[in-house]
Amino acid sequence: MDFAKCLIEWYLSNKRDLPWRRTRNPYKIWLSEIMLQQTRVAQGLPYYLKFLEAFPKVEDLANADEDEVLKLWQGLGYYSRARNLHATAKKVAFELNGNFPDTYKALLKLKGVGDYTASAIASISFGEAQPVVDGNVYRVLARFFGVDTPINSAEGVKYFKELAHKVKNVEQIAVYNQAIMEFGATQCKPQSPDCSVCPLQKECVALATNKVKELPVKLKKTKVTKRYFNYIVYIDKEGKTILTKRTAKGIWYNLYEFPLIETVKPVKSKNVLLEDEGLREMNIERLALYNTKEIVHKLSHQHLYTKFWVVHLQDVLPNGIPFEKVKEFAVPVLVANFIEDFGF
DNA sequence: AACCCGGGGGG
DNA sequence: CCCCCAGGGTT
Repeated sequence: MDFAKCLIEWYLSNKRDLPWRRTRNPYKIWLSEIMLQQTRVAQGLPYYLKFLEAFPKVEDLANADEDEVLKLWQGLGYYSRARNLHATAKKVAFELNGNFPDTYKALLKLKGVGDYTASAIASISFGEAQPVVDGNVYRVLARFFGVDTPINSAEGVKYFKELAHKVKNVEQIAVYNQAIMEFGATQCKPQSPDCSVCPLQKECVALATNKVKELPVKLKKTKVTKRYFNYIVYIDKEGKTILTKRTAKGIWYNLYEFPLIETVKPVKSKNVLLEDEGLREMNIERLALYNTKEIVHKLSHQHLYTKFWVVHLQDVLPNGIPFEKVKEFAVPVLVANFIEDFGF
């Protein structure tokens, strides 16, 4: 049996029952594909269900405020996905009469839709013969065919896409695409796959040459930079606080947070903070460090050493936010954890 | 081509 | 501590 048919057969008896596998609706397929970018099924699944409940149709998503979309996305990370999701929903709903583009080429033009996602939607929803190439596919192809070209080099991207085209099953493209990804996720896993029960073991080059652990090959590692965050948690006479929207390029764009003072080195004394413009104008009753141990929030390429400073004010903030409203804002997990712990 | 963009889970 | 995850966008 050939590669593709073997995967399809394996899939039909080993697949997980996931909600987006019970539909071909392009809105639902699109939503699931965006959410699962660089995200495990277990993490994305509850968000998928939440979004479909809040926004059953693309028009519902299009008519929401971006703040609402980001709030629902809170905790899933890579927030540009949520912003692009909303922008694309508006395009589909208001410019395309609620109809998703139905070809790979047209899907590619949508914000947040790249080669993988366009292939997934085109094949699953519309039956177009486009093979998906995601992290799972790179691994399965690299191992089975013994390819050591780095998957994240320009050459590797091109080579694996062409290889994917050669080995795909055109007649059952939707099932085949999900089969190879599922196979990579649960059988041909990154670490310690059980090759003794693999249906492809007899023809797998990596297994025959003892290179399962070495493949796929991936270049470089991102270096981590350290940043020092000081969040100022104001509390005024009416028990109100301040949240600000992040408007600079970089992490957490368009999410909310407490007023932030970022420093090059850790702040040792509150005197440093008192020199800050924002604080100097305030009528401070007392200022205290909330977390005695620095909180280290780790992103893939940044470590954020964070201190929360609680500042009680003697007067009333002009645009203060009542405590009970704080939880309505989309905030990074780092800030959400504080809000939960502090007990707003 | 290199870098940026989150958060969580597993070894 | 490392790596990876149904990747895409920007420079």
